[in-house]
Amino acid sequence: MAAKNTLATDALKLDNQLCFALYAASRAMTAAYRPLLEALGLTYPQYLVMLVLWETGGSTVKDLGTALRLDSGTLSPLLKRLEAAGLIMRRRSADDERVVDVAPTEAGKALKQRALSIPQALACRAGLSERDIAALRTELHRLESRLSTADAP
Amino acid sequence: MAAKNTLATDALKLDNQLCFALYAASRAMTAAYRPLLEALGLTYPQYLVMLVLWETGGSTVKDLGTALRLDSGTLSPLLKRLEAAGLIMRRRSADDERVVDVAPTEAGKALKQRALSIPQALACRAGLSERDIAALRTELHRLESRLSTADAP
DNA sequence: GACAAATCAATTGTGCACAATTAAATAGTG
DNA sequence: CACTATTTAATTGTGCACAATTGATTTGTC
Repeated sequence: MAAKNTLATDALKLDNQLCFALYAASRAMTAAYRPLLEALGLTYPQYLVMLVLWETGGSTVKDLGTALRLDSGTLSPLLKRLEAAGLIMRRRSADDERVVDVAPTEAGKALKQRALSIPQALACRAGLSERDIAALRTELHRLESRLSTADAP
Repeated sequence: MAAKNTLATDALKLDNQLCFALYAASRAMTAAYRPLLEALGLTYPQYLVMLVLWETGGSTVKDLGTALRLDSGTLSPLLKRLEAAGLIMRRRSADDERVVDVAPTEAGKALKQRALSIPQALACRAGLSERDIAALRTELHRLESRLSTADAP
């Protein structure tokens, strides 16, 4: 019984927690991006939005939310700031007035050229090979997927 | 040249980014904890603070910040909320008036018993063995460590 | 065509993160 | 001792995250 309590207590130690390793690594990653993105005038979540828009050429608030796992409560003010910065345009869809289309402006598209070198710079900083990165990325995607599956209530 | 541009463009795709996998997995983890912690009246960062206090029996704002990689700008209001909830006590150290000591109250200590089952519940939800968890945790600690090393300016 | 249900974005409110500044206390140095 | 530099928390301000609500539009069903 004493042994069992010890085991359970060990499981509560901060450095034994996967959740904290994930939380700390994620914040360290964002912090590593910060100086590079600051040069582009972007925050990290804004950068993620621009990644989607560079890839798709244009999207909607809903589809951005699906891609980034963010809701309109987060995206609406963020997109307003990107619009104010002249990087994107927003307007209600003609087809369906509920939908808001989001597209990069010319300035927004042009910014992609200045972002091209960032992934390599970060990979270098992380000290990981292309192979290591791919492996870790796959494992994290699997973990996220498992954690996100809604349990039957 | 076209090939090189394509490679660089591929590196900017959202789902090829380690940073996004990390960001999404971390938020999914926090979301998975939320209903369990809500039952204890804690947010996720508050839970992390309590983990440290359960482990150490008491700490300081500075040492909490070191352990959790958070500064006083984040910790001060968070600790005020934990104090208001009756889970911790804060007071200036007698030895050094700059330092604020933080210790769990009896209610705060008692809460540990209700938290003991959480790590196992999450491990199950993540669908990972003890072994897998330890491996991923180690890799994330290494990644965080590499990302956090300040470059010579 | 009427109307109930569903979809989508925006808003409101709370709680982190983090930069920058402030203020108090201590440590270090001549 | 005087005086500067450092250490420590707290405060202020910005920008996410996310729950809950609101309001407009569309879809589905009769």
